[in-house]
Formats: sequence, structure tokens, C-alpha cells
Amino acid sequence: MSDTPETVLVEHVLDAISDQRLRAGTKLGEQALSDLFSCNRAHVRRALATLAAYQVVDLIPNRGAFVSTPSEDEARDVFQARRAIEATIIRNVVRRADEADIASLRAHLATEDSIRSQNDRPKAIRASRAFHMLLAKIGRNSVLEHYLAELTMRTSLIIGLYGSNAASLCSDDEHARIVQSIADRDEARAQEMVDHHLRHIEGEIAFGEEAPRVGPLSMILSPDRATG
Amino acid sequence: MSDTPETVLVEHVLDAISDQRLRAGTKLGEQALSDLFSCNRAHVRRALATLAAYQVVDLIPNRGAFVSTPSEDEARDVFQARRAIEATIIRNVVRRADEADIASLRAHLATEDSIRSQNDRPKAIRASRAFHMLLAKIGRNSVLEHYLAELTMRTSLIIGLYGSNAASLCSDDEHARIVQSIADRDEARAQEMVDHHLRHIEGEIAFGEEAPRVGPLSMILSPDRATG
DNA sequence: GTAACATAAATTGTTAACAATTTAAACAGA
DNA sequence: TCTGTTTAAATTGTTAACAATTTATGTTAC
Repeated sequence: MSDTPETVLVEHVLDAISDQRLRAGTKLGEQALSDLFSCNRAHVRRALATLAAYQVVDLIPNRGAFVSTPSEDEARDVFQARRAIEATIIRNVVRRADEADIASLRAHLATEDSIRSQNDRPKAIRASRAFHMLLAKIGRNSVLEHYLAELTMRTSLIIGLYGSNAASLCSDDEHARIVQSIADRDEARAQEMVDHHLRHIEGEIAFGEEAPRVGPLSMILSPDRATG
Repeated sequence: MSDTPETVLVEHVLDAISDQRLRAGTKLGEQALSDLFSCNRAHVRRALATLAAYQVVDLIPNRGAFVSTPSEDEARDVFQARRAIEATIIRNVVRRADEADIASLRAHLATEDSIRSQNDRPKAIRASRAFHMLLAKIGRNSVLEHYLAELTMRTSLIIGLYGSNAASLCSDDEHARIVQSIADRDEARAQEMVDHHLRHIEGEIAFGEEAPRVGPLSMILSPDRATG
């Protein structure tokens, strides 16, 4: 892909959101961002417009840009949309995945397993999301893949806002069962597993809780961080 | 909603695309747009970034912005995504629609009927799209509603590119049957009707055909046009 | 000590000028 | 007439300066 300042900025912010380093409500000041990414404010403003279109940033006139804070209703809509989209994705996967795809899924399960033993929460969150995005990729529908990318980021915001500490991580167990039903080419079961998995995640969210605020932008968004 | 120059510009371009006044491949020059909407180029660039994020505009570095030209593969992905999303939407509608909602659907059918007799193709296209968006609204899931808005616009581009002249309009007949099954609270039938309807539209597309080019931007995008 | 107000700082919004690149046009040579 | 080159025009990209608004600070009155 291209490598414009806008793209770099957008990708970094999206990564930070999906890793839950950037939390809902955080202000994204223009000066701060243009300093961090050593570009001018015009670039920043364009990038923020893009992020706003992705619905992970709210643009408030004369006030600036803020990481969006999903309401409870919005959160439920996001999860229902995920179920709708991932149901079709998993159907595509069962029908289209070849042996190499299934191998990559198993490899990913192993990675998740090893990460789980490290107790590195941000890393675990990233790997969990990556599993769902890997499914989307194997499903080979670029439109659904793009929407799922957006929805998983919004899910990260939601879990960061309302999620209980213990919960809010995909259990490797459920991921493994999903992969097994793909390998078995059991479409109905795979769909049911994914649906159950998503409802499980949603069920663990405790609406009403509060979210701790977070450190300065420079700690969260340093551009020299690996893009993973 | 807010009334910034960016918003106005985005809305007008989206309307023009969904009405098929703006066709795939049309160049959206910065000067032309800033003249048309009497704003400066900074506004135009921000608006174009938003439209690019909506995936209805391609931004090519140093070349400018163009209405995006969906490939055949992309078109199939768009239709599959629509089936996935509208399946859930129609389920929501059957479960959540009250009498007023059903009345508004019947009213819309009447409007479509009267428009059909006028032989005004752009008007018919707009009304057809409005039916699907009305369903999305009644379904009361703002995330799915937003995605359907994007997908129906991309559908307009696809039909404008590949659609045969005769076809490519939702038949009122199918819309009427959908409304009837909603009124009957027949979830399975409603879902089947919507799925069939979307496959019908997709089936009438003739990939391989070419699209005629189109007149100047000023004719297509005059900002004083009603937004209705 | 608190509330309301005035002032200063910081941030966002707007505009214009200039540089770099691409596109179109003019032109010369074969 | 066609091809390739050079020149000019138009378009996009970049930057900085300034205006308007919001936020923070400090002061005064009660």
C-alpha cells in the first residue's frame, strides 16, 4: 500500500485502538499528532477525517477529535453486526479454505496458546483479533473483511470501556473448536460455534462500569513502534 | 446534523452516486469541486478523504480523486455482503416493526408505484434505494443501516457500470411481497424474499458490458439541487 | 473559600502563496 | 503522418501565516 503520512497516521491510530492502548474518549490533538508523526496539520486533519469515516473517532467542531465512546445501544448493534457478518464469513471459510489455509489457522492457534502463557494482555488482545481477521481473509470477501476490521476495532473500544478485567478475551478453546469444525467442513457447526463465541464475548461485558483514563499520547502512539 | 462545507459536499456526491448521475471513473477535481460548492480546497480534500474511506472514491497520489470503479469480483462481494446484512435487517424489521412502520412501508410502495408510471429512471432508482434504506431504519440497528447505505451506493455504481438498461431496477412487485411478509410477521418468508430479491438484482447484471461516459461535473453536482 | 468575571494561552479553522507533479499542447525530425 | 521531445498549462501537494474559538489561568468581589 501507499506510504503517505496520512496512511501511516491512520494505521497507527487503528493499531493503538485495536490493542486498547488508545481508549474511548482520548483527545487526539492536531499539534500533538503532527509532532508525533512529523507531518503538518493538513495531513493530520485528513487522517482524522478518514478515522471519523471509520467511526472510531468523533470530530467535534471547534473542539477537536476524540476517540469515540460507543454507547450501550451502539455496542449491541456492533455485536449484532458482527454476528451477521461473521456468519457469512465462516460459511465462506468452510467452503473455500484449502489445506494451506487450515494450516495457517492451526499455526495461529499455537501462537495464541503460547501468548496465553505469557500473561501479556495487549499481545493477547491483538492475537485474538488477528484470529478473526485471519478468518475474514480466508473467507475471501474483501467487503466483509473491511467491515470486520472496523467492527473489531469498535469491539476493542467497547471492551475497553465496559469489559470486566477478567473477561473480554476470546478463549483459545472456542477458537480451537471453530478451527476444528472448519477442518471437518461442518458448516452448520462452524456457524453455531462462531455465533456462540460472539455471544459469549458480548455476554461478559458489564455495561455500567467505568473506564480508567490513560497516559499521554506520546507513550501510546510513538510512530517508530512496529506496525505488527 | 452539522452543516460544514465538508458534510454538504459529501452528501451531494453520495446522492449523485446513488442516483447514478455520477458514474464510476468520473474525475473529481479539487478546483472544480471548490468552485461548485464555493469552499476552499482544504474542505474539498477533507471531504474526498471521507468519501475514500466510504470506498466510493479512489484517491490516487498526484493524480486526484475518481469515483471508484468496482471490479466484477468486488461487485460479487458487495452483493454477498448485502445479503448478509439485509438478512439480519429484515429479521429485525419483522420483530420490531410497529403499525406505524408498516404503514410507512405501504406508503412507500404507493410512492414507488406512482413513480413507476412516470418513466423517470433516476427517480425510480432513488425510490428503490430508499425502500431498502427504510427497511434498515425500521430494523433499528444503526451500524447495519450505515453499512447498507454504503453498499447501496456501491450497488448503484455497479449497476451503472454493468447493468443492462432494461433491468437493474427493483421490481415493485418484490418490494410489495416483502412488505406483506413483514405484515404477516413471517420471518422465514421475509428473509427468503429479500434474499431472492437481491439475487434477482445481481443476476440481471451483465458483466463485460461497458459504460457510457457522462457530462461535466457542474451539471451533475450543482449544490443548489434539493437533497431530498 | 467560592463564584463570577477578565485575561492569557492553547487549539482549531481558514486562507493564500508557492513547490512539485502530471497532463496537454506545440513542434521538429524522419 | 507519425513519433518523440520540448514547452506550457493545469492540477495536486505542501507550508506558513493569520483569524476565530475554546480552554486554562488569574483576579476580584462577596
